[in-house]
Amino acid sequence: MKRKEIRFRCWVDVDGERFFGPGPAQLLRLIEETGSISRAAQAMGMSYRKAWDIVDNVNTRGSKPFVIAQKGGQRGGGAQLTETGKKALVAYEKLAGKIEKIVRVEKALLKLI
Amino acid sequence: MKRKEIRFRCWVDVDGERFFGPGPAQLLRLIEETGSISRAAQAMGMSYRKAWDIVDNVNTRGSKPFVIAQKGGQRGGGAQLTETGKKALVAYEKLAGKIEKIVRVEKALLKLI
DNA sequence: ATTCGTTATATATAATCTTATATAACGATC
DNA sequence: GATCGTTATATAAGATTATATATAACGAAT
Repeated sequence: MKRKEIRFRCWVDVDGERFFGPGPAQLLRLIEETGSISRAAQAMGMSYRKAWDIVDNVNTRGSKPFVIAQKGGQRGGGAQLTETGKKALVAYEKLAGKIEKIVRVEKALLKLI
Repeated sequence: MKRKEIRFRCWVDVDGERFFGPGPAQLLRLIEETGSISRAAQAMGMSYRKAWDIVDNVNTRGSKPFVIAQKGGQRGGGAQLTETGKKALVAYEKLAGKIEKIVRVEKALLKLI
């Protein structure tokens, strides 16, 4: 028997270009947990370069930054979420949860496959 | 003022790999309208190769084919949807419509961006 | 048998995205 | 001022995905 599964993804476009989605959400969650962009990137198997790009994106293309990063200091620096970043993360996860509920109960489509 | 928009995508995985999503759905819709894979591909600016791959996928990896294609004949051949294909297309569009409703009323996330 | 437009298939090229690698800047602590 | 680990940035390499191109097979109609 084949394993059939409905999946979804939701994200926010700003001026027609990707701004925030599942990748950035997971990254932000890990930044909150680890206190650093590089550790967050490592934790999700993502290159630091890409992680930094994501952070730069959410910091510069929205109305308020989502992450504040410090460089230097004994421990090299670190990063944490702003209040806006925390709220956006929660709002995103809430929306994804709502869609998840819809998808879970869908049976008609899977029956045909 | 920046244009902010929530977007989404839903699809079906079979054995962990993409089986049916928005691309195949649009292609099937156009095959139904045009009666041909190549015309459908052209109509959505997709290469015939990719379109054929999609058709081959939904025909071989599900339990029943979605498209029947004929080659040869005076008009070269053509393609049309099977009953299963038609039903799957409708079911997919219905699901997408439900998610669309959820996304439309979401305001909390956009306010933060 | 010739013509026709499509399906079916293989190969090569182009474009895009991701990681890999390297290096400079930073600033608190010692 | 030397050390430390991180941020910040540029460039190269690799992987992935798409299109482009070409060609054979097909079968009804003439």
